[in-house]
Parts: sequence; structure tokens; C-alpha cells
Amino acid sequence: MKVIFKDGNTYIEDVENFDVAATLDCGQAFRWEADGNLWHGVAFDRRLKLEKIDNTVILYDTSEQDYNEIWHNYFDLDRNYGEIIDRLKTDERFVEPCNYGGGIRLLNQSPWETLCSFIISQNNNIPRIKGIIDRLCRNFGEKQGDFYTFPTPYALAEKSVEDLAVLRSGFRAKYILDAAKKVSSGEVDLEAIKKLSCDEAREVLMKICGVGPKVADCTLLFGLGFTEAFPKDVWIKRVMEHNFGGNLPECAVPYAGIAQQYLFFYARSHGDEF
DNA sequence: TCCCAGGCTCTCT
DNA sequence: AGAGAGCATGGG
Repeated sequence: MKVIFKDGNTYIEDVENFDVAATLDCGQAFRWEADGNLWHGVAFDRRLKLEKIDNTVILYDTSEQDYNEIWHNYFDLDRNYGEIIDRLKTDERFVEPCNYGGGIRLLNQSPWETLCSFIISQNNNIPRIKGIIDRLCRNFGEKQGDFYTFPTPYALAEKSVEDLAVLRSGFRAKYILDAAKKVSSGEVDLEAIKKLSCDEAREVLMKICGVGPKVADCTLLFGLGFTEAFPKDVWIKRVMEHNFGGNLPECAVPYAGIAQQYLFFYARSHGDEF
């Protein structure tokens, strides 16, 4: 991999295991849209347009500083996915999922946005999750040029369930507010729990009303860097039943969250029995 | 129309 | 501890 800054763009050349479309559309983040081969979205209060041409990922209008401070880590470019995939493939059942989804990279997202987004995700479908998050940003985020930032927990903590009716998020509104209150008050310190063990951090997150094991594990995995977190949604539960007898094989345990992404992506398009 | 969605809380055993 | 109802809303 080689990173070049030229004409105001960032070019990531010879990049391995980076399928831009799969990474942005596999259900780990909800603020990315495709316009043909070009993807655009917002993360960490910055707008980004990107696409992959041949084996180069181009981040448009991105300074060296933004790349170094935001996008390099956001796209998890320090991780060697090839090694992880090789290890997973020592178990036959991971071969097809890895071949199919091996271009998915974990997005290291903002902890608060991740927590809030996956609270909204519960018992919901991806198109509607995106719609609710879009309305959340438009109504309570900050307008910056042609986009809206993700609202802070402080901005949301002072709102009421009635205020949030514009989101049409149903029973989840009260959960969003409880999360906003606990995070903004420091009762749940999203930075501090990065230093805890995965189990301890999960326990803290679950103090929020509306955060159970699944939402907590998504937050741990996509927002707090715990690759051993293993979110179990309806798809993964079926995959685990049908193919793994309920337990992950040893080779997947340290990277359970990454393995989970491959299994989720594969199962959604191929069905859960393989 | 019906079923379901990247679940969780509450209640009842 | 485990099972089941109810939850808001709208996409397919």
C-alpha cells in the first residue's frame, strides 16, 4: 500500500482487501450512498467522496492532514486483513464467506454515532435505519455547507420524546434520549471504556435503556475497536445454528467481529446455510 | 394485506 | 434462567 497526495486528493495505491462498496454498504455504517462507482458520505464531521479505480482508492478533496487524522484509521488501514483471512480459512466453513466478503474492512467510527445508530437499528431494516439517521442529522445536527453533522449527545440530551417525533423512530426515541443523557453526563464515558476489557465495556454500555447485547457489541466493534466483540443478530444466530453448532471455532475468536462481518455479508446474499 | 426488520424491556413462570 | 408479548414504523 502506498499513499500519495496530489491535486488535493489522496490516492491509496495497491491497497489490499478493500472493496469500497462492500465496506460502505454492508450495514456497519449508515451515512454512505453510492452514485454509480462514486461513494459519498459523512463521518467525523467531514464530508468525503471516494471511489476505487483499478487498485487505487481515491479520496477526493482530502488533505494529507485529514487523511492522517481521520481516514487512515477510519478505514482501518493499519490492519493486515490477509493474515486474518488466512487464519480464518483454516476452517473450511470460512472459505466461501472470506472469498465473498474479504474486501470488507471494519470502519472505526465515532463511538457516539455508532452507539446511537445501532440503538436505532434494533428490530428495524437498513433502508429505514438510514432514513431515521438522516432525519436525526438534518433536525438536530449542525449544518456545515452541504451536509449535516451527526448531533452530539449534548444537543440531544435536552430534547424530549415529542421533539424526536420528526424522526419517526417509534419506541426507539426514548432509548436515544437515555443514551444522550448518560453519555453527555459522563455516566457512560465512551472514551474511558476503550481502556476496559470487552466484557467490562459491554456491561457499562448496557446500563443504557435500550442497549442490550447486540447493540452493545456493535458499538464495541464499530465504535470502540474491540475486534473480539461478536454482535449476534437474527442472521448470525441462524448461521451459528446451521453451520457452527452454536460456537465460533478457535481460529476466529480473536477476530470474531471481523469474522462476523464476513458471515453476515455472505449469509444475507446466499442464505444462512452453507 | 401480511410478514419482517443488524432487539430490547417488561412480565410471568 | 428462560419464554413470550408488545413495541412504532414502513419496506418488500
